[in-house]
Amino acid sequence: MKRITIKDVAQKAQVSVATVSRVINNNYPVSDKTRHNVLLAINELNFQPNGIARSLKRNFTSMIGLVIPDITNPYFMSIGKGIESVVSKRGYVIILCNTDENLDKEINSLKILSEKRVDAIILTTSSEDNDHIKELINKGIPVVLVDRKIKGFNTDVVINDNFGSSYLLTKHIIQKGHRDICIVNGLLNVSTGKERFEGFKAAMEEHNIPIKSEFILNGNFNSKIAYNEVKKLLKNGYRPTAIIAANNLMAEGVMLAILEEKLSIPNDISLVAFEEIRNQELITPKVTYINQNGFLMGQKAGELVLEKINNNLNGLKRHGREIILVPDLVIRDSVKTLN
Amino acid sequence: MKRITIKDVAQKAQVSVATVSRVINNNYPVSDKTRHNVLLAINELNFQPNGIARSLKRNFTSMIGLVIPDITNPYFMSIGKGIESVVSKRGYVIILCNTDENLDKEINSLKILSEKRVDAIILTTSSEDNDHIKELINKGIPVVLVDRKIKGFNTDVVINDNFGSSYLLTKHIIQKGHRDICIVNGLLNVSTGKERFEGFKAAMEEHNIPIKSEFILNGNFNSKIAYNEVKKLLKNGYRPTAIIAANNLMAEGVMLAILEEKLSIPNDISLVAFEEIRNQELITPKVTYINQNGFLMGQKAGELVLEKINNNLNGLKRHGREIILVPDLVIRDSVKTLN
DNA sequence: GTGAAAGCGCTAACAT
DNA sequence: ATGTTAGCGCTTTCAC
Repeated sequence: MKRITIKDVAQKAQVSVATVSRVINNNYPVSDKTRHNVLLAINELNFQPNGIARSLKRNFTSMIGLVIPDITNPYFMSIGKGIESVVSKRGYVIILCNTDENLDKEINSLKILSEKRVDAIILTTSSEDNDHIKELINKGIPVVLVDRKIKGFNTDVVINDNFGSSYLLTKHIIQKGHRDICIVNGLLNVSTGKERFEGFKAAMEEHNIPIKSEFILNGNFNSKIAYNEVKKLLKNGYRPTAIIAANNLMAEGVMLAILEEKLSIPNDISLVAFEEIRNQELITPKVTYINQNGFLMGQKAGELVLEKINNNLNGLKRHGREIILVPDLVIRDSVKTLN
Repeated sequence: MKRITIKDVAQKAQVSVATVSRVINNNYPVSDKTRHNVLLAINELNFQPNGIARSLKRNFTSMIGLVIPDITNPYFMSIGKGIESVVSKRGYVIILCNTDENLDKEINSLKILSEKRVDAIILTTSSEDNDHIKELINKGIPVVLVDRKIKGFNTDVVINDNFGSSYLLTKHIIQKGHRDICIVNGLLNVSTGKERFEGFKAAMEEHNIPIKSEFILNGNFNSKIAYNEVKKLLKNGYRPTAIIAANNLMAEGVMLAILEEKLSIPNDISLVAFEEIRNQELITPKVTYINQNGFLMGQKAGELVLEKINNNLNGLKRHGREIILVPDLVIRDSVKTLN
């Protein structure tokens, strides 16, 4: 089952391998006649150039590594789709790695991608640690962070304005008259989780509303955990007038907990969230949320990474760029106006 | 930004490149002393073997191509996760390609993967056509079809028993007294869509229930299309007592259409589906469905593909294997008992 | 136990 | 316009 090589084609077409290479790549003059013959041979033999050999010689692979916490999460995969939509047009292909929010897996994936000599890596990191990322950059691999950034660290990054939108979201419910507001936080060691919490605190502070410590819950971006936390809160008799969930999965868990306690949204408790909950259309009430456009974020990351690869080839070094997308607030039916 | 090579290591450790290779691969005797020196040099230089060069020499890449219709669909990505969970343990990495149910994109992806010399390809095809797949196999690339198979064509395949579970599902509602049953089909040119329709017809026939042509709808596995079709049906005054949706996305569309018409599920119309609708827990009523285990399917496909790669390396040719998973019927609250 | 060298399939500089 | 050849970074056979 030996695969056809450029040599076989050369032989069949009675030319040198160099000539075959020239017609494949169409980058040097070849007479029409020989070109024709070579093309004929290629077709007859059903020859396909060996990408591996090409990569070795050319020193690039046309592969981009994508490392994300959960390939089963539609939000992350919409980012992936956005990336693919732009890079595939330039012939790039994506190697996908799943980390399950696990730093060790992340480090391992990065190592493998580096060995595979991908031309660049797009990463949604699960840690605030940056040593493993610095190492990549030292090796000369372009890295773009997406969705989550790392503090005090200069790489290209595409993120949402998490602080701002959290501030906006919190302010929205404050203006509706809420003061007893509970927040279900995500992972506080990743930027999205942290900044959403910060935005919340800023808005509360601005309105001089004290934050009750029992109203600060930790949901780890996980539906089940959020469910349990809120369930416990309600069982203990606490009654916030509103709950903020720092992502869609947790919002789903929170919603379930509230409904199971026979409380009504928004009559008893209002609910707002980051990202749209799944199947929103079929769920009552529709939840007010911060609308994040994963596909767009992916596209931006794709463009950025292509640019970086290009700079890299030309030996250019650009300062890390930060693209901040501003998601909008979608007001639906899950917030009650108090007073 | 030149990367460290085996040569640099050899120089630093004062040995030949062959020796360095030997300690990297740990496959030939090396004295402890030299091994130590080499390891030291590797560490100091932060050397990472060039996977591309390795692949060229060894004639395998440790890459597996995965081609699916929609990387944003959690069902497909749970298959992907299942695959990853088994192949990553053996050092394989996945190149992911999205086809949008488009044959041209599928063909193009396959071509690129073949050029990249992936060790195998796992494919959920969007067509009944098989020429492009045969070509791959002729090139000697192991191919495993997943979720969807192709008729009259002998490759390894991992699928659900779509006919059987559709038959089961249909029978279930027939036994509940339904006779005016409407089916919203998926793509009829892919096996899942076709076989689900066949299973439906078989059950109906067995019970001597005539199928009304106006109750055969085409939803193309697409939520929006299913919504429109059912909406039209209801607007025209038709009233099936039950609707079968051939996948979860279409079930969601159907549900929305029914509810918008101010009809009740299951009081006015019963609804059953393939695959669980998203966020089932928060939706009333909970829909009776056929439970497909994507992760398991992925694992099976992963095991199969590893086996095939192995056979391929050893020049073995095995007959195509067909692994059929039997999904179960999950009974919830969306079917009314008639009479 | 170790080194020299051929060669994987291709590209590109150099020669003609 | 075309051919010859070195070499990308590695593995592995052969020799010592």
